[in-house]
Amino acid sequence: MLPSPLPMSQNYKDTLNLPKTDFPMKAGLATREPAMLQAWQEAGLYEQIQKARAGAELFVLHDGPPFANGDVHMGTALNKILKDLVVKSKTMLGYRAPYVPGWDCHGLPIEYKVVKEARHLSPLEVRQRSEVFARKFVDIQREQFKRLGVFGDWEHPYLTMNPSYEAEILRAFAVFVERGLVYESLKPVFWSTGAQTALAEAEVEYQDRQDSAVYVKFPLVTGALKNKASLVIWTTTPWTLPANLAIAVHAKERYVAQRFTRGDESEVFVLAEKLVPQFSAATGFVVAGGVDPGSAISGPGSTPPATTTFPGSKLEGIGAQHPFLPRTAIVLTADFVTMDSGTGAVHIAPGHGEDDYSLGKTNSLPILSPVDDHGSYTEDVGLPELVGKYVFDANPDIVQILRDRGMLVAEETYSHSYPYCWRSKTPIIFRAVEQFFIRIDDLRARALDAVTKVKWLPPWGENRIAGTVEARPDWVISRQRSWGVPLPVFYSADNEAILDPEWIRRLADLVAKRGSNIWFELNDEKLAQELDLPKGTTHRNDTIDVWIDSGVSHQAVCAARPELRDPADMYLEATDQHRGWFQSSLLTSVALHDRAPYKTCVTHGFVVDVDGKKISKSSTYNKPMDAGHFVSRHGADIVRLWVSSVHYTDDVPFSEEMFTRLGDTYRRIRNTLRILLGNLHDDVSGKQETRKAELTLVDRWILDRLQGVIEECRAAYESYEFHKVYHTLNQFCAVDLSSLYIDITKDRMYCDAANSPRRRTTQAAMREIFDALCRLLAPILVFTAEEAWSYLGQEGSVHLQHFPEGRETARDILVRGQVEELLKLRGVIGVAIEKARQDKLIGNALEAAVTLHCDEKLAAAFPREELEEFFILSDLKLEPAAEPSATVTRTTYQKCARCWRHRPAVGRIASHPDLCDRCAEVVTTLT
RNA sequence: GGGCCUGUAGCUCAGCUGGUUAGAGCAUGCGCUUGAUAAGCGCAGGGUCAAAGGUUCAAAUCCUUUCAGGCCCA
Repeated sequence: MLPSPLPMSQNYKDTLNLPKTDFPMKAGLATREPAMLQAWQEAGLYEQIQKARAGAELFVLHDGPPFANGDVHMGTALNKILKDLVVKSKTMLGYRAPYVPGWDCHGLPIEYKVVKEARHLSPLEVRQRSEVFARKFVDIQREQFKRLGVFGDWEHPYLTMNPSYEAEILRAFAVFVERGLVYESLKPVFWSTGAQTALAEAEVEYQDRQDSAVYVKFPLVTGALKNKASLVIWTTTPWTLPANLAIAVHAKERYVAQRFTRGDESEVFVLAEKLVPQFSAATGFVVAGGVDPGSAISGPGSTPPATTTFPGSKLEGIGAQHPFLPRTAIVLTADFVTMDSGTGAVHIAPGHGEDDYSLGKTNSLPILSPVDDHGSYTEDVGLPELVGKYVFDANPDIVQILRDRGMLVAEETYSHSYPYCWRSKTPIIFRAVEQFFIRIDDLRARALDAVTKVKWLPPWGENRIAGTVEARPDWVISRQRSWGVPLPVFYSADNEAILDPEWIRRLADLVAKRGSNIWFELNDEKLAQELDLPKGTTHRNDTIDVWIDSGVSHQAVCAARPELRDPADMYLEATDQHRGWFQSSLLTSVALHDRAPYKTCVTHGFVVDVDGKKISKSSTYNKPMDAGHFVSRHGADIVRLWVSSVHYTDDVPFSEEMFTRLGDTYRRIRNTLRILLGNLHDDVSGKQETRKAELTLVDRWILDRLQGVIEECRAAYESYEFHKVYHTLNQFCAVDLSSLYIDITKDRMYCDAANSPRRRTTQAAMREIFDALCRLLAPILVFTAEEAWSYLGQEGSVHLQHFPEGRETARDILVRGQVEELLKLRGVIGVAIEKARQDKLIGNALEAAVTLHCDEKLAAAFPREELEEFFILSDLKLEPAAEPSATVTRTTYQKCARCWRHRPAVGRIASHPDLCDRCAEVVTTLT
């Protein structure tokens, strides 16, 4: 070989068609994305998209409003991005898919924060500050959602505190009233006697406290043990005994009727078997030995079984004499009775406890709560000497009364943590106050029926919501809070509650005009004037449960906005919303329209860490996880890629490692787009050369594969299985394109004459692939797809486009099968070459001479040149054989200085002795 | 404690109505390339399908129990 003045490779490098593109390898998402957002905003992209789909079939995904409180964390981001994937993919499938985001603005969490900052605010002041607070976080979250690449009508979101929205809540309420669904009843709530107000759980703090705990006798007055034994209860709140109406036992636990003695005393007590030792220790009463002969329990008329113990269920329905009031308590069974403390017989005062209340309710007991706002006994207490006494001061009196009447088994001092009002620092009581309810029994059957007409994704969602609807008690809709929509109940001059649909509608009209603050601003007289109500009509400051707020959004948003529709096509929320928004929306919609407000209901899981543990409980992620943190670190497209990659109906795993992996995947996809662009740099119009040239094997194969990919992705998008899109596209980029198609066609792309038909048809294929890839990726990699799209000189945004359609004519089952076979042989060759490499026989695979033993028919189906190209080899020989195998030696051909393949022609061409025939020809034409 | 759900390689996912040695991508290791180069290509290792019972000729796949985890109740 002759020495050359310049390095040869340098010479020929300039004659190659190397890939060329400005599309950067490095994404720089953190800086590029905001610029793109800016451009979209200026171009009014969301409006453009809506316009472009003006006549198309409508698809409404109705946004469940997040609470306007705090920053967007990964869970919120997951939800919002999933919604955006739905909206964007529906848009690209050809639907008009408007997205109106919303926020839930009322409610305790905001009110609580506001009140914590500044105490002693009037309700109106609380409301004003709460509104400021909510608006602030609406703005913060809005920016954070936009930053995630979520498209929507961000300038016109729905806020549950907007006067028009509040008016719709009231109008819906009027219908509930009209249909007889609303009623008033007593219900115990946390009550601060110091602040004379109901408290929410968040406003309760716990302090250690010592109380008198008492063991009290309730002589049995019916059943087999009538007048022979007493049921013994244990309580730490003796002051609630005047409100006692029942005793609860556990149906399945064993109880004993047992004679106990303490000194001279001897009595038969009934209590839980397991708690006898504890009882004896606390009271001094010890088992007298032997069971009282008449103690066995049974129903009337039957023979008592000769057992010493019996299940609690045997006690059910028996009457027990109240220790100091002329009243009989009934024995009931309840699951909440535990064997942790006491006697296994629980004193029940439906007016003074949550469990007591619900047990009383199911057994039709009255709700007795003889305590006023200040925590003093009212006349209903039944003990004249105690009327007006503060309940905590009355404890010793009650104990004394019990002792006087011989009903006190024992008294002890008991230390426990007890709820206190966070504001007045006074101990809290449970006290029944008037509340308003929605009668669920009137809705239940219809709601359950509506559930069956909805498509639930995943399917078990139906089971779950049906379960919660079946089990749920009546809906308490009144709240003794300030930050909410006023509960439109009026009171007559003689303090009678008035629920009048007409009045409520008048109020709604007024609220629509002037906001709901008027309820708090106007005094009774003025409000009555405004609404044209009878003189003397008054109103109070209760508000409506915020679940009603968001629960009527189908009415206040979907039905109200012209671009939307009620029922919506889809609701999509986390699984906790089966009990939350899915249910509240369902119930209000059934009340209003007798149908569900959604056609499809999709749920996703919660974000959990690597161990599948809740993030907040995890050791690795004990800090709150702002989405912003990951957006600024990795870019929104990576966060979106994360959302698309996981199976969201389960709990969604999240870890630092995943984001690193995702970054790798992202780079692979990005580089694939980049090399395609690089290979298309001289394919300016895509039309300048004939496309009639025969497509080669790999082209036909990759186009066939592309059709498959298109169909898989379309189907996956249609069924909301985004992780299938992710895996399909990832696989396509990494395997089919990068390691096969692009690698195989590298030689022709770089070394063929620029306008060789073979190269041009490859470019046509690549253009088609690139185009399809951008579109299919667009819903997920919103920014990257747009960026890539712009590099091909396409008109408009990729987000205005449709998904590619599968081309039937590009299908090629024959080639698909052939390539499958060839890929198996490729594997055989790969192993052989790897071995040759390890034996230092060759370095580069192009230095190999491969003899492939394989099926004759397959070999005969293709020209050898095409097989050499497919396997990316310089020198291939074929030998027939039943079992495929390959042997490798070093090729005897010389290396072409231009294409680096070792070819027989190298050295034989006089004008270009260092080139192969193909390269010589190309170089000749160039000069 | 109850209802609903989940548990396949280090990570994310495939494995249809039970049927040969459980798959993919990424990551890891070892090479090749330096004309996609803070890139690309090849090869290799890696799973007792959470655990234990059971049904069956045959189970990751069906049943039971246990364990771990999640949501909602209590």
